[in-house]
Amino acid sequence: MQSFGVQGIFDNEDALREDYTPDELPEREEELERIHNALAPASRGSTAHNIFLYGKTGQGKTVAARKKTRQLESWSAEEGDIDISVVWQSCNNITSSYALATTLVEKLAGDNPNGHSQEQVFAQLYEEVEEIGGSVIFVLDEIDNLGTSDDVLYALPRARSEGHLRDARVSVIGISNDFNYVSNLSPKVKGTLCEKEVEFAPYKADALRSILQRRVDVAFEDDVVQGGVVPLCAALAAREEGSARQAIRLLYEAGELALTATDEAVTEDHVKRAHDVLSRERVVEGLRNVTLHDRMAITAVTHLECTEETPARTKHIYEQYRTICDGVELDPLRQRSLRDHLQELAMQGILEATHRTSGLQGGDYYEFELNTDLGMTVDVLAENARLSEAGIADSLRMLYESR
DNA sequence: ACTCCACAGGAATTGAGGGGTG
DNA sequence: CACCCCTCAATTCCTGTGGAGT
Repeated sequence: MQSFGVQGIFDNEDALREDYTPDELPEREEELERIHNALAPASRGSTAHNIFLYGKTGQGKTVAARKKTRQLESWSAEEGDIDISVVWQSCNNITSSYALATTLVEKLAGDNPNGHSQEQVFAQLYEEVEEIGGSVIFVLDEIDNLGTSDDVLYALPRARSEGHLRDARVSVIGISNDFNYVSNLSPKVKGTLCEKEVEFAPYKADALRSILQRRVDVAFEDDVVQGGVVPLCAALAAREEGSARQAIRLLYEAGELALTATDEAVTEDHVKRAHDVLSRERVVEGLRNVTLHDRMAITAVTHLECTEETPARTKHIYEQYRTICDGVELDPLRQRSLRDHLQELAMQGILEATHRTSGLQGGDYYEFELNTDLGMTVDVLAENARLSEAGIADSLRMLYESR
């Protein structure tokens, strides 16, 4: 019988959770200072510079921005003379300027003006900003979700100079995971938003080690984490994305494995197993969060993979996709659309696309193959009711086993 | 040298679906 | 109710590419 409340590994595991904000960020001193300097004008009663923060996930961008804006806000609250407010908005699930504007209005005013023209929504946004007064700093996290719809990024920083605001001063901190995001912006937006840019380069293994070590000190009981664990977590994470988030998740998972096994220490072996668990989870998540047609496309590629016909050209995959759609009585998409889906899946890392030129027919073309573990993929696809009812899941498994 | 193939990917259009107004 | 604003996926149509076959 398992019981709750067993201890022995963790002291304070909150320090390993996603929402934990560390007090110190010594690996990002330089970046923090640049953010500090860019925000400084606000503390002198002027307008803070717009800042653009970019770098891959888990590089401390959000933490750095949060730390600096909080510091500024509390300074302003103590000082009393200078009025500074920070509006924090994650752009997760917000894919257009219009949607961002309505969300911001909803946040500030309480009701969502969706359905009104963009002009009216912007006007209402200006009103709300004027209402707050002083320096208003918008922090837009995951700003790359907006794509090329960047009207609001143009309008917001200019609101004052265009005469929409009298007293309030607006600045924008944009945070992006995507290096290429800026290059797709219109030049006028680029100029304003990227007044100051701060790049967060991927952490190196030694930086990850010291980050992890600090978490270990807080999160785990003394001496339960064996010597090789932190370096291994750091090395594994550095080899992939250099993401601190990933490294910490790895450490956490290793700790939980040790705990459930009622082992007394966290070992390198736990880390290796944690790594397997997490990469499996990534596949499962990746496959779950796709549309029906995406799943059929993946099924088609998986089928070809089982019969060792990959990497396969678009046409080949399309034929397979159509027979699968027939099997589950689903109207297949046109080839043009499926192509976009395949590209999208490759972007997500589920498929691997290879661009080639000069094939049998000349011109350029892509070849696709599965980028995930085949057996794992067959398993996850089999969970799909539609595919298993049509018997496709079974035949896939048979193909896989008889390779 | 020229056309052709089979693909990539851009542009415009459509239609469904989210919401609104007077 | 008719009509408007905005978004998104899918489709249709189109142009570009570059070796193979003639």
